[in-house]
Amino acid sequence: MRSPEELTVAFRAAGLKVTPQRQLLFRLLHNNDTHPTADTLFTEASGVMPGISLRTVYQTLTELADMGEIQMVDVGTGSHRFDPNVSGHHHAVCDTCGAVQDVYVKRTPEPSAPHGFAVNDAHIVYRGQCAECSTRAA
Amino acid sequence: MRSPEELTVAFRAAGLKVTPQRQLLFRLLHNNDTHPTADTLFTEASGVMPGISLRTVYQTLTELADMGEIQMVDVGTGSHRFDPNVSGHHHAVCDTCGAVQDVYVKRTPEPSAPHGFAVNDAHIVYRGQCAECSTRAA
DNA sequence: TGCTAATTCGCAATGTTTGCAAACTACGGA
DNA sequence: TCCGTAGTTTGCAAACATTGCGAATTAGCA
Repeated sequence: MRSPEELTVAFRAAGLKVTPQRQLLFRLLHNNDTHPTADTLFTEASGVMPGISLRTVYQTLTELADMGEIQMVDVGTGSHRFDPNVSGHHHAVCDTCGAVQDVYVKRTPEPSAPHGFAVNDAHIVYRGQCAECSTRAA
Repeated sequence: MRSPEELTVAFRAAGLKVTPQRQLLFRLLHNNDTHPTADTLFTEASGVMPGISLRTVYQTLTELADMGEIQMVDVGTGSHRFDPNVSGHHHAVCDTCGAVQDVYVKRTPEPSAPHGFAVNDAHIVYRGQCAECSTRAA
């Protein structure tokens, strides 16, 4: 996603207002590779801006996703993860600690079936143990 | 998953009882490649056995999954899909009609990052339009 | 500075899934 | 065949993530 400054311009250009709540979320998401949930962002935001509403967090995340600035990812952990990295990539989920990390693959395989299915997007979810949890368990 | 007859033996061997509700679900799942949700199975089961509880459907599905007879799949459509095909395969989800189909790929790509992540499982979800919806839209 | 459309916020509602307790039943043994 | 009991079923309430709605508030332009 673009920088908070660029998003400010983009929001205004789209007829959307730039509120303190939105600016805070822009900052919390910028260069964030932790794949936070809405609730995680809400908790972080609350630390800085007590009284911010979870509803506002969801609202802003939906807008950012609609604008293509962030990606809403479902890795099967119950709640959505939000990813400011919108380049084509995949994810690895640690079954022990729940952490989600970006994964790049050389080439996404073509599905050999079903015939006639027009693929728009392919997303791979790897499950296992992250480096830290592998080491700790050994 | 195994046949209803084999599951009957397996359940008894595991100290579990074979009830009419369970037998019905065994039959509804056998050779079922529609990737039903719990609610879909509940509706189908209710047509045959009025009064069956959604709770029982969930319970039995959980048991079958624990025994490795079915797979619980999350393709990001809100509710879990249940798949009696437990061989290594992937899924294609139609963004128009929501149908889920099995997909086989020649080789699942190795993740090039993150380093140290121990992969147990890789699941690819393809999104797009199924053959039927592609044709109808054209 | 004022207007007005956009936003925030709290709460209720949605949908999926699970916890719990009481009533019921499959099935191995007498 | 009948019984006892452990395992099941069921309905309901609760947990969890997310969305809808309406009243109060506010950003940003004229």
